[in-house]
Amino acid sequence: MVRTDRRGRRAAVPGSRSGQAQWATVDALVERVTAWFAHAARDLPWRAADRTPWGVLVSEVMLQQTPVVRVEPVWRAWMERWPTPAALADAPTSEVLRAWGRLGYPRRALRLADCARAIVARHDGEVPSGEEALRALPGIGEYTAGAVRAFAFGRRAVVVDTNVRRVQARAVTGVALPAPSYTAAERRLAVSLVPDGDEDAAAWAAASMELGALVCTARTPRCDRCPVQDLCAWRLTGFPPDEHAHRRRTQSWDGTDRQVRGRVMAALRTADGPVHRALLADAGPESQLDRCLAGLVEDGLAETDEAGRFMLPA
DNA sequence: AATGCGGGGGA
DNA sequence: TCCCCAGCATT
Repeated sequence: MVRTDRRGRRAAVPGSRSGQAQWATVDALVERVTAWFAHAARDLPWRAADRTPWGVLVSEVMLQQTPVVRVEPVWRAWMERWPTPAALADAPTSEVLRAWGRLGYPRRALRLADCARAIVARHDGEVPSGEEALRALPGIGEYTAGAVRAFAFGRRAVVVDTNVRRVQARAVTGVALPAPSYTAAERRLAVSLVPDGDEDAAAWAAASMELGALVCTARTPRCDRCPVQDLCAWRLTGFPPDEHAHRRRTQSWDGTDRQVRGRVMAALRTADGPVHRALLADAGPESQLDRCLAGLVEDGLAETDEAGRFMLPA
């Protein structure tokens, strides 16, 4: 397996005592995790042999900050209803938001519909495979573009999600958890770990994510079942504790705008028609409710009729 | 670099 | 209860 950085030189791998790259170790890491994936991979519908690039893209957007178990049933229903970008492009926003259900962050659903329309308009209804074309689509950032390239097209891509960040933080850097926010150093390390060929790179992307999801988990890692336990820098140094534990602040939930917005959206999703503001009073205090309603309208998640009632956009 | 943005299930 | 989950867009 060959691996070079952009300048054709060996890139330094943090965590190695000498500061020099330890390519034998990196190659073993990549090869073993990839081999492990071959038998340990979950049987997920968007990985099926008959998968489509559109199905992969839809799954990736749904999986942005939402666990697999909650996405799976919604994805199945969604793909049955809107099997192509063209189908979703024609769907009413209200139906899109209802189908999205309680996955959370409903703005993702709006962007996914916008994405479908952009694919129809710019790419003749076919999901593009190019990095730049993918990144230009609504709701598609660096991670999702790479994931679609790797998983839908089998192309080389740097795919760094929360799982990959944690796996490389432990196995290579030797720390309990990555920093709260994604750093340039992490990205450089991730780039240096990606094998050169399309097939190897795509396999590494899937395998490293899966290892983080099933074995190298945030809460209770199952090191006894880890294929790289003997070369894990975190384990070899005695499992040092999380350095920035003190900075991880549990984001409050009770009483937040997010909670109120969520309640309003839940009410609008289940309502048959326009809803009077008075019927939304349960969602939160008056001034907060007004602010949230205005925000939802601003975001395109809600509309008002001539009587000032609220509803999902047509 | 920091924020805002949902919701739920397991530890 | 707390914590985390296949992030993105905006500032």
